[in-house]
Amino acid sequence: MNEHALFSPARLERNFYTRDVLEVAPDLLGKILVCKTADRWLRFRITETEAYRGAADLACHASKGRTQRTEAMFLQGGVIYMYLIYGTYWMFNVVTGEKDNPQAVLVRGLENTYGPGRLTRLLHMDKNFYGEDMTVSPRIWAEDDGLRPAFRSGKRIGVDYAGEWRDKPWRFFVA
DNA sequence: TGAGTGATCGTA
DNA sequence: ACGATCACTCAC
Repeated sequence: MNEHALFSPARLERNFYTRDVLEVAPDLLGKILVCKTADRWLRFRITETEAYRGAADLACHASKGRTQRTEAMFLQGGVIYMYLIYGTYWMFNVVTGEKDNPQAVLVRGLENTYGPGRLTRLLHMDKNFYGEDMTVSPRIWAEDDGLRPAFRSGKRIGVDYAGEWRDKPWRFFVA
């Protein structure tokens, strides 16, 4: 058994994720998220993302320091950072950049499901996926089939508290 | 437009 | 121990 028998040849590899979050977030648009749930495999195109960029970005959880919750953000690109918000909704983030440079992409929308809390419910994703590495995981990864959708950008949602970082156009969505 | 929800983290 | 906070969603 060789490596290619285990992994899809189209799976995005490490060098896709270790770039700056402002490159990775728009590049994830149109990629196919493949996820195994209890009873079946799901495949959905990513249609909306948001970039959270390092300790300086006051909207980024890492700006409050390195804690147990944010630890995954400090790992190398490709790892999953999950967190619970409002006691109800799990947020799915893909870590980007090099180790110890805390950045992540919040996946906000899929082709058939809009909303970061709704899509994790659809995919049955919760803390169970915290720290999972999308470059090697047997149950979740992203694929590139060559599609490069046109997209637009705008302000991030729900970060009005973030001072000068509030208005950064770091939300990306398929036109 | 506002209530619900509970893990997390700073303060004590 | 306690209270404030929160990258949201749904019902009203």
